[in-house]
Amino acid sequence: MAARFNPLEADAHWQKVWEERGTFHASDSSGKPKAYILEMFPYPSGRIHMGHVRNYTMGDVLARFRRMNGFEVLHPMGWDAFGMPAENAAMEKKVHPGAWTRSNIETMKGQLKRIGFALDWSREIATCEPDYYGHEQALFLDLFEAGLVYRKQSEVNWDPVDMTVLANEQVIDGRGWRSGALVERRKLSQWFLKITDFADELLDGLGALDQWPDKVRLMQENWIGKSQGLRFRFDLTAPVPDREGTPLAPLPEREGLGVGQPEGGSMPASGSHAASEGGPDPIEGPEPQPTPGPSLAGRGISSFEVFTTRPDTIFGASFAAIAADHPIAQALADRNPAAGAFIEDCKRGGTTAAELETAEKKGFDTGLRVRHPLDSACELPLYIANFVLIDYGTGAIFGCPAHDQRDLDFARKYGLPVTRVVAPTPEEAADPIGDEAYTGPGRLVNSRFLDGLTAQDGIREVIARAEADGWGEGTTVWRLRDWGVSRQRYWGTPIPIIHCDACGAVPVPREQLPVVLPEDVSFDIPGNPLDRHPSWNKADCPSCGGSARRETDTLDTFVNSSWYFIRFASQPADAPFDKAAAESWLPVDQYIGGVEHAILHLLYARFWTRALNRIGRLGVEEPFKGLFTQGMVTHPSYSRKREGEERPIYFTPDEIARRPDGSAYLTASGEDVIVGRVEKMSKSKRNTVDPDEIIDQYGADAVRWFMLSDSPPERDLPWSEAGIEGSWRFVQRLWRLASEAAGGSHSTWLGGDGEDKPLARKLHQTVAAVAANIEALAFNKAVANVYELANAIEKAAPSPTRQQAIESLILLVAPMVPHLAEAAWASLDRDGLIADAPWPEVDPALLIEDEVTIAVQVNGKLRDTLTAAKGAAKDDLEQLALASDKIQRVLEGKAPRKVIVVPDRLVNIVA
RNA sequence: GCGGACGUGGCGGAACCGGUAGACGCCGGAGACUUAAAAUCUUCUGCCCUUCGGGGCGUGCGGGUUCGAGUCCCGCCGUCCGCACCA
Repeated sequence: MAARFNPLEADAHWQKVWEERGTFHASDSSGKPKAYILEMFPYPSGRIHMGHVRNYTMGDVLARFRRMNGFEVLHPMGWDAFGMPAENAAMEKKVHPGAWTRSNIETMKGQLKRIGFALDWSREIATCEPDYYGHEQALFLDLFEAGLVYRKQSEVNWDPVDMTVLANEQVIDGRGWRSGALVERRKLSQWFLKITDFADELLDGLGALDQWPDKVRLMQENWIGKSQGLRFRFDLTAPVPDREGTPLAPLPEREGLGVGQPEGGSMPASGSHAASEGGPDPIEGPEPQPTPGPSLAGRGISSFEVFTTRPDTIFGASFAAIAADHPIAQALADRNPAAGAFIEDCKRGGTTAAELETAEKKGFDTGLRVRHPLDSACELPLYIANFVLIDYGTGAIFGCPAHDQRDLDFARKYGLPVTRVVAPTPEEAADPIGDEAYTGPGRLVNSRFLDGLTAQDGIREVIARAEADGWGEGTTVWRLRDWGVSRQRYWGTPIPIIHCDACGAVPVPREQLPVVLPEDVSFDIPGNPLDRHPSWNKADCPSCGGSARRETDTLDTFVNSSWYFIRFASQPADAPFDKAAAESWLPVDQYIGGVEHAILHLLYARFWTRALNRIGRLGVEEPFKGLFTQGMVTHPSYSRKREGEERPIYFTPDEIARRPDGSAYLTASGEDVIVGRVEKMSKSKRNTVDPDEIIDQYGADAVRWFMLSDSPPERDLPWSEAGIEGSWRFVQRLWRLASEAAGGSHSTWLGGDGEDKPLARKLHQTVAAVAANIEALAFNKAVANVYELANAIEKAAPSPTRQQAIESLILLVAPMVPHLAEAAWASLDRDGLIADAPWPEVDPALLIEDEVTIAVQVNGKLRDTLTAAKGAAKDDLEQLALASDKIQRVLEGKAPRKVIVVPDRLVNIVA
């Protein structure tokens, strides 16, 4: 056995052995209990980074550990291969997005293989290939047929220079991130998935996900945002003339805003269904929403609806307010320039965090009045207000200044009355409201028939009365919006729809799937190349056979990642998945990835799974039984900022040398640089460390070990040269221990005789502790356990126990440093691969110590320790403690007033 | 603003259910081996005082509960994350 472990040889050798033997191929039919371990698949951006290494190492340890414990493990890998960076690369580097993506995949796959992950590469998926996205199109049509897909007008951020839609993150200070052009709001007809139909079950389902971090569950809960309350109608004292000759402004939400026409007070809202380009669109929104015809136009609006979670405070109302985009506001703008100007002003307001923080509450008094629903003699002024959101509830509110801070700020500014209607105690019923709205508990006051009720009872009472009298109803409002999946992009899954002037939007017939992206596209001109493709976008209407246009929007990349875990579990050629095969693996037992996906990806995947379940395609409700969100790999950044330079220049770690005092300078010039804070590795800060270079230098096992060491996996891991050096040293230490146990040095242990009981205890305790810690994903603790055992073995005298301990130690580290473990296993002349070896058994008898150290305290302060047999009687411990010289000295002859004995732990003498 | 997490040596962190705070690793000191260096091994390493027996202090700050608090309760301070005018 070589004196030093040589990872360059060993890594490649064992990786080849695993591959040749198909060691990590998951069998659907082995009969063993199944475990599905999954890490979030990477976007093929170019190269693997340390964050990937950390993420996949954690999953790998768990996967290998489960295998050793007798599970049939599915541990697959693939590529989230559609997305904008490929198009950006196409524009910048003049390469086809497909070529760029596929070449990145090749590179990254090679990198992953060098780290020795126990992956079943036979199930590899790339979402950009037709054999994946074709099935996605089929699933889209399934949802379409089930009525879970619809089309509606929606606002997007439009970059007029790049002629493309921008995500919110790509709009910086109102300008496109790439072009710098002022972004416009445009309405486009787009496809939506009815995730709001699942809002209730997505919320309820969170309760059963007890192996998810509370943080993520809470974030999803807030995102779904369920609010219960009262939706009710305000009647205007005089109707507002409607916008002339035109339908009311299209509404962003499928639920109308409850704007009433004069004769039909309860008529549904005006529609958002401006027919899509050219012809009738047979695909209705969830609620058919008739557009007011010419006959209705001009007759005016006589009422509107508001939503409140606090109907109990209704007698505290002192004004009503509507959003700037509300139909009434729009109608007023037509005839009142001041109103129009105010609305424009509202729209100009920034949307950044800082601006909202300081944004002043502003309103425009429309001069209109609404009748209080419970007191027709009471009239309230109607404002257009900048803090009312058109997207939430009904886009209109009633203002109760005494018990809502925003309303209070608003009322103070415009001199509106502030009436307390909730008081913590009866004595405080007449107390005036200061600068802070009262939102605490109490009973209702100044509220006529509600007086004396709690808020809860008041809410119930007002809703009951509204429903009985027909002016409102109890309702639930969600923050969650339907999922808009249309992207005006090339590099995505084509939406399998054909638009026909005569028949509307018609699904592509199943036998014509996949709708394959054309390869002959160019990115020389801005805009979506599918739109200007000479032939691809033309098709025959599947319904009438006439000439028609293919949908040129593609699906949001989050659709790709919403079902890839199902395709991993089962991948027939002719269907997205086989139901029974998929169900045999799902749900994923442990899913590991970054917390940045806590909301969107995980919510969409949950929705998609539930949608498939509802339509009978899959008998699984939740895709991920266990979820773990790991921390980032961080590193200090180094920068220099000279006088007059606008932004700092960053340097890579290898351009830098550190001084003992922690300061840093450029190796080349000696110039001082600023040591930045330890933060996420990123290209822009140039504080990345390339895994390949590290593996070249230290081998895969040292990198893996470092990824698991020290930092708890959910926290950030600071990369350090010293850390990887330490891991390298430990790998070599393990190798030396293994060498001692290997054939060549048998004499070392044969010289000893008898059993080393303390070492045996330590061994069995460690086996149990490492297993428990891996199980809990507490890898840093498992690593510490291993160190302790290694220390104990090194100190122990030669004995058969020591030999046994070394062999077990190799098994314990096999999931973490698999190459070294295989090499050591082979040198021990053991049959087969350690990857297939069982986890060492634990003798429960050896987990218990027979002697314990007892702390002896006087008045809670540690004064002595003593050794006693485990389970010693309380009286004996007390006698032993009092017999101690040290204790007697501290007591100075005083008699103890009281003695507390905790068996096997401590004795505390109260003097 | 709302919600959440966290705060322990020079550093990463450990500490079961309230019971010896600082496991394990890193950095650092001293020593061994070596012509020398690297590697390796031994050993020390929370802070302060010490007559080297030991003593005092110590888990962000201030209180409290308890025989006993890093852990529980109340009030502050700070850092980080998420959401953000959500009626």
